[in-house]
Amino acid sequence: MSSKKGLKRSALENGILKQSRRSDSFHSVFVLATDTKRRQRRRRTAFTDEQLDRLEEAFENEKFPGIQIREDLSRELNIKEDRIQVWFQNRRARWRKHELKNKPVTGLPVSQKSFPACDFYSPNILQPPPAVFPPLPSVSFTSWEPMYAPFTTKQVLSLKRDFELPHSHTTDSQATQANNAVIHPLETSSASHGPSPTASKDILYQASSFYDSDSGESHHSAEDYSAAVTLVSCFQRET
Amino acid sequence: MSSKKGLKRSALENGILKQSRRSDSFHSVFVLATDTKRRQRRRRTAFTDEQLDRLEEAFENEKFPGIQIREDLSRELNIKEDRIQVWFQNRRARWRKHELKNKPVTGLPVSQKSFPACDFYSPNILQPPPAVFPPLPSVSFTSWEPMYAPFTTKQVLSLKRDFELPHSHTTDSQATQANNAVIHPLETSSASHGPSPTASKDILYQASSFYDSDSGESHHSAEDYSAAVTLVSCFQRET
DNA sequence: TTATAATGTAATCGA
DNA sequence: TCGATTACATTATT
Repeated sequence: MSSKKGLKRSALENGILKQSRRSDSFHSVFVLATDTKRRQRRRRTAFTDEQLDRLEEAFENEKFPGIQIREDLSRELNIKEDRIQVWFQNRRARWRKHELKNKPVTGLPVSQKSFPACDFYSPNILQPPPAVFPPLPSVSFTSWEPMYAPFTTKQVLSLKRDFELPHSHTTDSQATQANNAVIHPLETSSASHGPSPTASKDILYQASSFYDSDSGESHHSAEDYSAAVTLVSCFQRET
Repeated sequence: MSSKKGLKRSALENGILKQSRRSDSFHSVFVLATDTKRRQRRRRTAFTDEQLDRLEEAFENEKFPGIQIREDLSRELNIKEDRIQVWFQNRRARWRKHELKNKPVTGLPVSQKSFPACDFYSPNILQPPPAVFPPLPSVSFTSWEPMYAPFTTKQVLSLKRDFELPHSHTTDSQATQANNAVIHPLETSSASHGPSPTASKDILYQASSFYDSDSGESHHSAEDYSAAVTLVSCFQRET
């Protein structure tokens, strides 16, 4: 049983800040840019049980909440919106680092999977790579950017190059199959509030780091493949 | 009974915690490879005397070693790099907690102290503020950035403004004296590997929060002063 | 008990 | 936004 002092204090101060309008003695502690007080690093926020529960719940529903959701949470939990945003950033980092890589879906080869129209968030989209990689569908890269540009052209071209050069040993039928299976137009579901641009970057990260968790082996082509497939499957084809 | 969960989460093993929410999705996340067994804490590393000596030596030279230095140490001492990093984190914590607090030289006004050329790390550089604050030397801010920019121009200007506005009651002689005493050009010692940008940030943080530790009193101007002096003393003057 | 290695996570910066 | 890194609070080991 070691010291709870620090915790208690944080919790207390935090509670004061959030529930009552903060008392004078702690006022400047939490407000970064008051007139005279300059604190280079903000005091660590201690979320309450209830707040964390609610945040986790929100995180399950939406990994990348837009400003609307964040504002709602902010009001509901009486936490400043920027803290909400930071919380989600860190929560996603944790998600990527731990939880994602431990939820592998051993399943069908990519060519036989049906992809959701644009499931940015489901880990299920990550596939173990097939033995032979279907080539990437021929999507015009320039057509991606106008929608939203989660990657620079350079990044995308690099990805495409990495994929195309080493493993160009696929058959035409495979290619066709993959084309049909992988590519879906963006569906209407994302009409209301489509995933934010960076969401798909996150997916790429998922894909590319997915097979790193256990061994130091070289799955580079598998990585690239998964990344590319995932990426491509989330973008609308040029029409 | 407000914020126990944060503690509880830390206290309990990670594997158990997340089950409560959306079990089917997160369950496998933490159970992972060690199915029936909780994830254990890493075995406490016991550094040898030689290793500690070397680490301490490195710590004196560089409180915030970059990846390069850490890798070198890792090879040299045959310790994994992440352990090196953790060691430095804990070492810095100890440094802040103990050594920093006990060393400050209660004494001479800043204007009479001799500052090391660019001693980012010595706690001695932190001074109890004099009753009257010498003004900051007039350093051209633009000249700082090309060297390395631990702060944005905006930040620096903000700092300067914060300092200058409230306490502008110093004499010219003091100013001159302070100028001479505080400002030193960067010495050659940092030619090979200057402190990382974040290092100086940390110093500013130290300076600005140094007097917070014990009381909630308002040392705001002292903070700003120390921060400013420390900051300025670490940058080369425009020539 | 103390010192300190290890852990979790909010905060911060650069890109 | 991410990724890396930090400070900080805490836990747990020796």
